[in-house]
Amino acid sequence: MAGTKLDPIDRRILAELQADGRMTNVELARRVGISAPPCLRRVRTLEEAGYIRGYHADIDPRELGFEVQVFAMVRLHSQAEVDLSAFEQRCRDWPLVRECHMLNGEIDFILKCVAPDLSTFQSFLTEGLTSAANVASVKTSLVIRCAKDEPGVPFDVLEARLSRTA
Amino acid sequence: MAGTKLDPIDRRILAELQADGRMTNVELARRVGISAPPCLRRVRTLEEAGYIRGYHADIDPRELGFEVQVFAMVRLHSQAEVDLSAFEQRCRDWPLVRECHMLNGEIDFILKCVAPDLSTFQSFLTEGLTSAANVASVKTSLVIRCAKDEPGVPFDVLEARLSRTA
DNA sequence: CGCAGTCGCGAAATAATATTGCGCACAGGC
DNA sequence: GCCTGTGCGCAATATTATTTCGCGACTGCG
Repeated sequence: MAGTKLDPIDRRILAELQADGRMTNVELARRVGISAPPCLRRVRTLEEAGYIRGYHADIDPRELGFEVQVFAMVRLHSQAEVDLSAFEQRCRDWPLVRECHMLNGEIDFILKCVAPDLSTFQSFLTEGLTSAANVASVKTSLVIRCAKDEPGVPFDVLEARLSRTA
Repeated sequence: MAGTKLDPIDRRILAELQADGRMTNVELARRVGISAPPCLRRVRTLEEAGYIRGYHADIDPRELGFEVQVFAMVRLHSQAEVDLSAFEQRCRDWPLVRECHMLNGEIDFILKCVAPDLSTFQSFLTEGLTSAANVASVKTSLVIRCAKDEPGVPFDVLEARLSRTA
């Protein structure tokens, strides 16, 4: 099973850093029950192994004047790999698009977008997204409110699975 | 306009910490062009003012054995506030649900879910989500791949807007 | 068994960073 | 022009990060 290469301390470290990425190494070491040097070594190893992709401050878009958040469901004409990649690259170039996930089923892509106001988003939608090559249809839904926004992985589920196997 | 209470240095700090939340204060101060003590004071102020909600390690779910990521589009029978809130609370209690956004339009909620494998997700879908009170329909789409996953806010867009106004 | 190799820990020392206290400079109001 | 509030930088101190080193536990093999 995946995640088995990690021992319980490693998983604990990941869980703690997911919850608070700016925790000092001393505090982290205290929480996971080892001393600081091996704790730091483990963190570095986890970073280099790709378990930790990075650290980010969680900034509220609305506080910064990005009042509008939108999910856009996109359908393309062609699903040839070359065309999929081209669309993905265009999404990477649009700053208002924060996430771009390719899906199975009817919808080819779902995009999470932000914008300062509705008219900015409308401009992007009409002049950018909808008019982009290969785009067949775009359905958008405004986010009214966000009830939950947890990062990453539910470590409690992971631990439960592992203890069941062990 | 929102975000106006922040001066260019504050916005720069937010941008840097969004990109790398574990940057040392010394390095951050160097990048934004002030000395360390006032830089730290600004960070603390931004945290307390709610511009920074927290810091999180960005952990790859797949590396930890969460192979399945799903977007679930949920429609409810009743959109009365009490029923919306009840559904949101249920989402908060489901660890596999990482995000829950209320939308306008046909779909009432979109959920971002993770699971170790498809059967775990199916169980959650049938026994949890679909059979929950007030849920009218659930459409799910598996994430094939993720082309972009940027956190938070596009600061370049923000700066462009502010310079246009100024 | 017993022995060598490997691995990870922790203590101690050192380097770097965070944090506090204080004095100075600038801007706006009177 | 003076006074006050705001925010800076410098210097000192506390805390943390990082390296180095040696020890003990486990494992695989003779």
